[in-house]
Amino acid sequence: MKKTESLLIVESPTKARTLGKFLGKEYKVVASFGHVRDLPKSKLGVDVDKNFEPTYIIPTKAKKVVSALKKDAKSADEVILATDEDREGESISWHLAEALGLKNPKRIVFHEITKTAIEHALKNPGKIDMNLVNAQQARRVLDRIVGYKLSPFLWKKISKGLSAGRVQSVAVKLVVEKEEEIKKFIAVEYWTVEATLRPQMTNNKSQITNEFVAFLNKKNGQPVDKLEIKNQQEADEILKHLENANYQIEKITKKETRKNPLPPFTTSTLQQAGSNKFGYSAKMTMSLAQKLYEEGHITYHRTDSLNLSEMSLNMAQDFITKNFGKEYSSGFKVYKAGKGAQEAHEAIRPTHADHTPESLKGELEGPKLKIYTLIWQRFVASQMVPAIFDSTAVEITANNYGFGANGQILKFDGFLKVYPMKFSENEMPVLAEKEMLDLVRITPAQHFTEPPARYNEASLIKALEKHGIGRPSTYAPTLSTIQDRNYIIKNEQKRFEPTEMGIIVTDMLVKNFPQIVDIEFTATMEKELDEVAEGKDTWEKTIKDFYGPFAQNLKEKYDQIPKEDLNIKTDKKCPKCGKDMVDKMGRFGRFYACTGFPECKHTESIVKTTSDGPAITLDIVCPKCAQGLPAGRQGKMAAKRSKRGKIFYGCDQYPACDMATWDKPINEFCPTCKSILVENKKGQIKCSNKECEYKKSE
DNA sequence: CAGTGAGCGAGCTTCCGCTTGACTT
Repeated sequence: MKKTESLLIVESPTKARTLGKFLGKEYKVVASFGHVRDLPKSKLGVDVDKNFEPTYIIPTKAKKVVSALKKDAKSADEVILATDEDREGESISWHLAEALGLKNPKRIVFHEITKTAIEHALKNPGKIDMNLVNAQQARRVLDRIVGYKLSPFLWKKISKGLSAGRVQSVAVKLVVEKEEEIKKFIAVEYWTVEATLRPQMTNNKSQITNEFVAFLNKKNGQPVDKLEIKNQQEADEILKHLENANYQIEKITKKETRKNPLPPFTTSTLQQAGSNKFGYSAKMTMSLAQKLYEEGHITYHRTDSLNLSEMSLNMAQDFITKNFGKEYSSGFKVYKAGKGAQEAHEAIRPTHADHTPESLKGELEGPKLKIYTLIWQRFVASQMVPAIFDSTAVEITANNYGFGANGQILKFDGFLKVYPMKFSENEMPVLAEKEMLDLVRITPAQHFTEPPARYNEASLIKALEKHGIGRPSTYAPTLSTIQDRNYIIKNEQKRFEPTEMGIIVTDMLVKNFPQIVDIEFTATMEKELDEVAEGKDTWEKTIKDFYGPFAQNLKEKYDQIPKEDLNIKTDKKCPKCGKDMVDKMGRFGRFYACTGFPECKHTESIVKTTSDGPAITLDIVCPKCAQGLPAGRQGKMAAKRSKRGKIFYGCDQYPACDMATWDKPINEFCPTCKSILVENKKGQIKCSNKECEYKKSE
């Protein structure tokens, strides 16, 4: 038999290395490093008058890869394209075929990297599916048109350098809308009544441990609404009827309740867990996962799939049975991703179940081990049985009122053995129906309804994914983009607030291009792309149907909408030349500028005392000013944001005074060197003077 | 650690999704 060499191309170099190990010498496996061709960056690259014909170029970054691939292809007898089995993967194969001038490339797909899966795929090669490629072209062209037509509109009508797009504009809109909800929110007062009870006639000394708490939940046989008791008077009125009432157990319901483990991670849920558990940004979590992937500890980390290979299911079952016992294994538990998932990969899981986090302690350091632990625990737990609780619900009557008490005891830990999860255990005393109870005390409690919480990285990604907006590879970059554009900022609690610019741009888009920023726009687009992928519609027609009305509307808005005036008049006078000062919008927020510009370049920073301003003044006199200036001219310390968005503390008289520190100053001074004390991120209070070692013990 | 803006009217800004290093902060 003739010895032939085949060139197999995949996207990721790590995957190429792994595959290389499975395949014989007659195969050379290489990576394309993602897409090798794209629309040009500097212009639209879509001829709207010529049936939306796209112009594809090889970006400078991809030139080296492409020429290397060309060389490899030339010396191989056949080229096999083995990119991911989804829209983008198919498109990458097509672009490879075009860029490398491949006449008759083989196209194969496989879902798991095992010898049998690969061998099976190699025996059953297919062709590039042009319907799928066309669906990708439609997606690409639509995104390009939206982004490259709307962004210039914003430059003209608001300010240069702005951007808009199908994904980022909706992400910003979510943050803006949340802020509106919070602004509109009015807290409502309500009260609850809780009774501490215990069984009568218990003579043993541990009577106190028989106490339990029940909450008022019924009145005249009707359930009590959460907001029904509006104030203290109403609560007191109820209390009057209850202080001397007879408390009797009406009903006891005992049952087993189960808590199921969560499915293994996808990109989105891993990013959410990284953010919620460790406060890592999506970017940080992804770079740690990238390293874990490259080092062979985990499967591919950009995925929307919950699939688990048979090999991994066996591996999990073996591990669980061996380490915890057969009763902990759930057998092969399969999870299904929500609709819209493209499922070209497996879920994110450890490559070896028996590589426990404990066993990798020497190899993986801090943050990487933390992320690995999350992935390992979640995967192993997903193949374990539910935790079982014995729960007891007790209904109590007292005059016309009803109370409820619940107890739950862990009966079998199940998956909780590896997956730490908060749950409360609350033991109820031994009780019987119709039993009379003693009232130990009855207390009313005041509450207020809470405003909706601002998004953090986790909840924003969750919201985007829920609506199918964005992909595993773009969640983290999208969050970076909309912060870089200064549309939203992270506050000190790491939650997103819209900036003035974010609000202005969102307003402009919502009023004039509602379709584009509609939360359902992507879902509608996906449906149409599916039609293209199934060959029921052409990609050109799909784009045309969108483009016609869009272009018409855009043209009208260019004429109708005036340029936004971002300047605000003030009655301040320039201290240098006496001319009027104006409040302007700059790249980093608002500032005061002299109208005499460019002759007079005087500016002043705007110091606001609320959190929505660029700076928050603390009631602390600047220690540097205090040393050299008379009391009237001393600045105060203010919280500010650096160019990179990090919060620091500086004198509000900057640039006249350049006092600045990363740690938050407090109004106390060092007993040894008299410098101001600061509180660092860990909550420790220490001296701001680097040469001074003073630390306040806490 | 801390800056921004105007207009000569040049040349540029901008999208989403697939992949990693090679750059400098």
